[in-house]
Amino acid sequence: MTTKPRASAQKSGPATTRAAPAVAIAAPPAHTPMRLTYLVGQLDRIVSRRLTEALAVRGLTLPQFTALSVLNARGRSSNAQLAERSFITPQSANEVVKTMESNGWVMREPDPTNRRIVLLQLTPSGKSLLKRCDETVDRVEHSMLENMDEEQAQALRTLLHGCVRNLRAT
Amino acid sequence: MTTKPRASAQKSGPATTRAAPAVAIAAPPAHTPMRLTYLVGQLDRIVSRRLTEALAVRGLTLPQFTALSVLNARGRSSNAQLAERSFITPQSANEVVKTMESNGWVMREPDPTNRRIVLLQLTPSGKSLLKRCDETVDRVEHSMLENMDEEQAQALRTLLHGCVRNLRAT
DNA sequence: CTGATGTCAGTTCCACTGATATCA
DNA sequence: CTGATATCAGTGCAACTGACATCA
Repeated sequence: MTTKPRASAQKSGPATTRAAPAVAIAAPPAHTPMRLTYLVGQLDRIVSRRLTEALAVRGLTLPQFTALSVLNARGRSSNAQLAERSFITPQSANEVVKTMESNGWVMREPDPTNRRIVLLQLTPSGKSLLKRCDETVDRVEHSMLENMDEEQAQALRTLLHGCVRNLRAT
Repeated sequence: MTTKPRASAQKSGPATTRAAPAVAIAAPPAHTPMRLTYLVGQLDRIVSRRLTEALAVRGLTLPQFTALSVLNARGRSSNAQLAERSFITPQSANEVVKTMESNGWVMREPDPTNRRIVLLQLTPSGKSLLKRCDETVDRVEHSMLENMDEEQAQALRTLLHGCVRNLRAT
């Protein structure tokens, strides 16, 4: 179940096998420039599929990997903080954390200053898992940036970050 | 139902209301540069939410809008083509098309050269709906590009397109 | 027969909303 | 009391896989 057929025929070869358009009718040159929102959506769809496949080999889901990354980058966090930083509801975050805890990847410990808050942090096991996954994800990211230089990658990072900030604010 | 609370408290104010970290503990400066794949995912999450909200007012879903856009840009297409261009399975595409047809937004007509193929195209009603939605989506896209010039927007478009091509090929 | 297409059916995943209890 | 937090519970949507019939 590591490889998913996706888009197009089930038992047939890869989607791109479609040699000819089958119907070579009046297809507008499609010079519509393509919306940015459309491109973002398409890219995310492909990236998500790739990451999901790659991470499945390591035994975790994409949301779990995201949570691990956030916890590693931001250090001990409450569930509410994790949720906010992952752009999901606290309920969804909690759901993800539950299974990660039972897998021994994260620890919960009560906040010393506020008994209502439970702080989450990676276990050594979680950290080493994340390390291995990072390498896997690096490969996907690297193939995404094929034939782009570091400057372009940085520009893309900056632009995306700018878009996120604009929409968060509004 | 036009505005969704999302991330953080349910009955409380906006998420950003969190004045202080509540727990001002050792939070690493988070100088981890942020993965591009992470940024893509986050941006898509926000964009999707915005578009879903905006389109709901017009009575359609984001997948439906995507299908309308693709059909408009590429002209008459088979369901298989629509699926491939939307990066979803033919089954998923068909599901979307079904409701769009019953709403009178798209027409099905048999391919004259191949009885097995059903060509899809927008109805006048579908076209005018798309037109109205495009304006709505333009506003979201515009706010996303706040304080970016046309050159930057074009650069982003090019970079995203490059990423998609790299991942499609691989 | 093979391969592509359309479509009915069931399933799964992931995020959502609702509601409740605890604590500062 | 208000507001933030955690978490149990149920819901919904949009993707998926499986299966099958039709046609070039």
